[in-house]
Amino acid sequence: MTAKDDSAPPRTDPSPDQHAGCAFCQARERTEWCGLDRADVKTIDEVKSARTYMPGDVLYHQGDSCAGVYCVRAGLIGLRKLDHDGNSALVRLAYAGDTIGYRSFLAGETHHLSAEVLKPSRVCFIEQATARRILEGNPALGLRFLRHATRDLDDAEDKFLQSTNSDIRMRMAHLLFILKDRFATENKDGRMTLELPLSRQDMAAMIGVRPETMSRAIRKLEDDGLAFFSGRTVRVPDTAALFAEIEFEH
Amino acid sequence: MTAKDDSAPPRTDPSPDQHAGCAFCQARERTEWCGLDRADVKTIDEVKSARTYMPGDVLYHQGDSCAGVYCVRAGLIGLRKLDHDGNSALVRLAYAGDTIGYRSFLAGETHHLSAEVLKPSRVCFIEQATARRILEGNPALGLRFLRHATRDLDDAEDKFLQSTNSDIRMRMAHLLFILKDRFATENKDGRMTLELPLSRQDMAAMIGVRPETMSRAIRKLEDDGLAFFSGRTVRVPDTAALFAEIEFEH
DNA sequence: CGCCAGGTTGATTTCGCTCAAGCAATGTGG
DNA sequence: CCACATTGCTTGAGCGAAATCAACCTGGCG
Repeated sequence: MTAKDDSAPPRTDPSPDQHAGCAFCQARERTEWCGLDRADVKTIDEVKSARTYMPGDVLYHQGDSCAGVYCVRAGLIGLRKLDHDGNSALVRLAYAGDTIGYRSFLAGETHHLSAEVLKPSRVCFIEQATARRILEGNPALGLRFLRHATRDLDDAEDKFLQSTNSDIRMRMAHLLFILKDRFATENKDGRMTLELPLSRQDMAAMIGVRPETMSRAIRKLEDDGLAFFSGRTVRVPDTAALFAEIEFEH
Repeated sequence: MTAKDDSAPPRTDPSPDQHAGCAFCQARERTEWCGLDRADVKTIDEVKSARTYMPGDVLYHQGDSCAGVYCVRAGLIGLRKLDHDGNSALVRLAYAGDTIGYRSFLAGETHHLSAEVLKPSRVCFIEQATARRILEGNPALGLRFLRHATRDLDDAEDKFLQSTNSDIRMRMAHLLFILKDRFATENKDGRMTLELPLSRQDMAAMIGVRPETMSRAIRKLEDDGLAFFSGRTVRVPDTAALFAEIEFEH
């Protein structure tokens, strides 16, 4: 599935940045690439290809050989892993500023995950040789990636521990707690509204349960008046009450 | 792959101090530090402190501020995380050649895990300022750490998926499959003997179950003639049969 | 229109957790 | 050296939460 390629003229575009250059990238400050010198930025600008993707598009599939890394300029990408039943489970989300595919790139292996666009996104592709050259010339760049990776690792380990000693309601509350930072569309007094870009199945996968179980968990939260789900929007009348479900962790 | 890294008999101290220098380190080829130039190795040799630890010793506790990184020269270290009930769960193992504590070091945070010695070990400590200086001067060094971290991350994600769609017997078999590379003491025809440095509780934590459940799982494996546990040694009469329990994954 | 994927709901089962007791090995103080 | 506590492991009984199986509903789409 191809999306349009807008190199020159602006279009109706999720992220209205007319300029393809990294210098104009809104997200650059948030990326690992932020400390590069002018020459390196120029190099990247010359070789990278920027594209706009729509939900459902796939940047790469699990098992594909890795041709380079992707830098998310705007939008949202979901990283999935096929479980042995054939269906895929959402493992992690990548936001504007995140660079993805760098793991397989580093290891020189095929992709371990698939990358699927969840919200209209603008993504730059930096091909392998360039990425490697720049990476090797910039110690700080690698260190920023390293820091990012270690944070993800901590999260993953927490998630595992949590899955063994928290019940679903608690994990659900925790998930909403994580998501609220990115997807809260309103937030006044104690109330809050979330606009999640996730299907039920994806939410279920994120906390490691079956869709049916997710459905029931949602039902219970609604019965208790903690959160109301309608399609992909969630209304939380009392934020504090919902997050009181989460025991002391960290 | 040979399983034993220390050829010395177990009751004497793993290594007396004569050769503290990294130049003599058996594990150096396996560490991330392997590509350093002579000057950097010398720097490390001068500032590092090497020590021998015995099982039960703790390198650092979760919550301690991070003073530097530890490089495991020989032996085995267990990384634990306290869960909110107060007891600690084994999260990961660190072998000869591994450098630990680098995550908190990079993030400039307190340690997220505790590091406890499981087998007599020889560990070098490299204090923060030096580590940082060398790391910043060696792009390749950071990249090797990065590669290591991403591999750990993959493992962690697999572990999570596995915990949601494999039953305990399968996870158990998988654990033994992982451990056999390091702890198989004998391995002829189809038979195999493991000498695990882990308590039942630790094994239970590694696959995310309660000790009682682990006990029962072991019982079942024995009833089925797949593996026989006696103390910390495991006898496997038919390796292929045991690992047939593991469904096709990754 | 019929088809299909995603979602909800209900009935049933099963796996692993909790609680509780017993046991062996080790340690401690009298 | 023995009585006693402690810790790690095993086993049993019962329970409960989540998976499974199955039906049904909904909206989107060819």
